[in-house]
Amino acid sequence: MDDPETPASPDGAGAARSAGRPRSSLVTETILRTALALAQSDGCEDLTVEKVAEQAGVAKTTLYRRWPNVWAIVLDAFLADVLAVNEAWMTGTARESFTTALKNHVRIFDERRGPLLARIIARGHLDENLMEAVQARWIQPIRKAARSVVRQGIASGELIDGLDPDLFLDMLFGPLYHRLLVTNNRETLTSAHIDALIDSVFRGVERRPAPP
Amino acid sequence: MDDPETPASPDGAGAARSAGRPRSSLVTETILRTALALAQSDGCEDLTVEKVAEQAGVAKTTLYRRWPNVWAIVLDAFLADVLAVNEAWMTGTARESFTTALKNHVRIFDERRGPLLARIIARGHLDENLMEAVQARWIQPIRKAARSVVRQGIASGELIDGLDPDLFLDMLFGPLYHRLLVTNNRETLTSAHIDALIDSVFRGVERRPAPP
DNA sequence: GTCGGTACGATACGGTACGTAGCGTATCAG
DNA sequence: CTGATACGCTACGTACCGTATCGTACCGAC
Repeated sequence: MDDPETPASPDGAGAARSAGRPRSSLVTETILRTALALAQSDGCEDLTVEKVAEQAGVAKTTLYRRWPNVWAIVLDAFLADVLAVNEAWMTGTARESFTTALKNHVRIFDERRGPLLARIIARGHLDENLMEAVQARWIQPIRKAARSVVRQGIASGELIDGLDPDLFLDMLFGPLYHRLLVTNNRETLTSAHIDALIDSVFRGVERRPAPP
Repeated sequence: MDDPETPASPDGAGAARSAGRPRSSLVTETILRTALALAQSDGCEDLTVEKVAEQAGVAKTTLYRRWPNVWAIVLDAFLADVLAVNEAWMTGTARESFTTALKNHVRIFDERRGPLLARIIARGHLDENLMEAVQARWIQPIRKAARSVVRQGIASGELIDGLDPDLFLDMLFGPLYHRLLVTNNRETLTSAHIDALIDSVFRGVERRPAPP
């Protein structure tokens, strides 16, 4: 359980500086940069620890000291690259906030990052630990913030009472991930598409003025 | 392209009986049954051709004669098991049809088949050929039928004009696959959940009686 | 400066699954 | 019977896994 060798964080940063030679942050960054580049290039399905090590000019053992496998590396690299894209979307009404959030996701689902995120989630379904990390560091943080936006929208009267926040979020994000993961036509996602989606979804859950 | 060795169909059925010893349909069925059982049990992530061969009591080469890899086998086995579940759902109005279709999907996403479908789609994102097969034999056939239901609903006045069928289908199926693949909480899908989803979605796209 | 402790590079290892090939036997059509 | 194919069996080279070991490099403590 609490194995002292668990490579939870690639750098020793955060913990009290342990004795001995510290890990080189230069090496860490090189590995992350290389892993991201390889994961986004083609032939990425059979990405391997040894390829990353060779391409980064680093010993394979050095990778295993920091991460348990390649996809843990790729997840770190992906999140570092993408988290900034989805900042500060909770602005104004629920409708405005989710319009921003979904358009951020369209940018995240571009031809470089979209297929990579799809492969990361796909790998998650074959690797329990990776799935947990994806949930904890990508999916659930967004959902948690989004739920509070929904509750606020209900409280303010923008959204109807009795709306199930989780169902509502599925109706917003589901159609996006559906194209990324299921129908596999991510490239059809556009800003105009988001506007139409928001219109249709909100038409079903927005409070309507009481008939006179 | 037209490689005569392409193992498109496990049995020689359909083509004119080629000379030589015919493939044993008993062997084919045994392989499919074994593959489905192994793929639905745990430890299925590292399912392998050799395990299926051993468990089925069949030579590894026999599998490679019929399929290019394990997941092609699993897809065949899965579809044979599941296609019957989603028959005859196009009945009556669009609302009725999609209520049936989505509830069928809840049954398909049960604890046996749901995780397997998730893994098949996940593998598809790591294997182009598998993804094409999944699209051609599972996703797109349903979508094609569903689009015609939407168009009929628009024509009959049940659904508003200008509704984008693809967007609408994403709003219906997206939330389901979202729980299966993204939030990874397939077990929360229930019949009541579908009713609420249908209500919310249709509330946004159903034609409303013109105000007097 | 010395010394324990850790990181790093390099190399080697056993293990597993891949996909293919060769062989002998079994089963079909003509 | 002959030709053709399926099937089981065995063996092979390749790739990557994850681990271990060794010598060197860099750190803090004394």
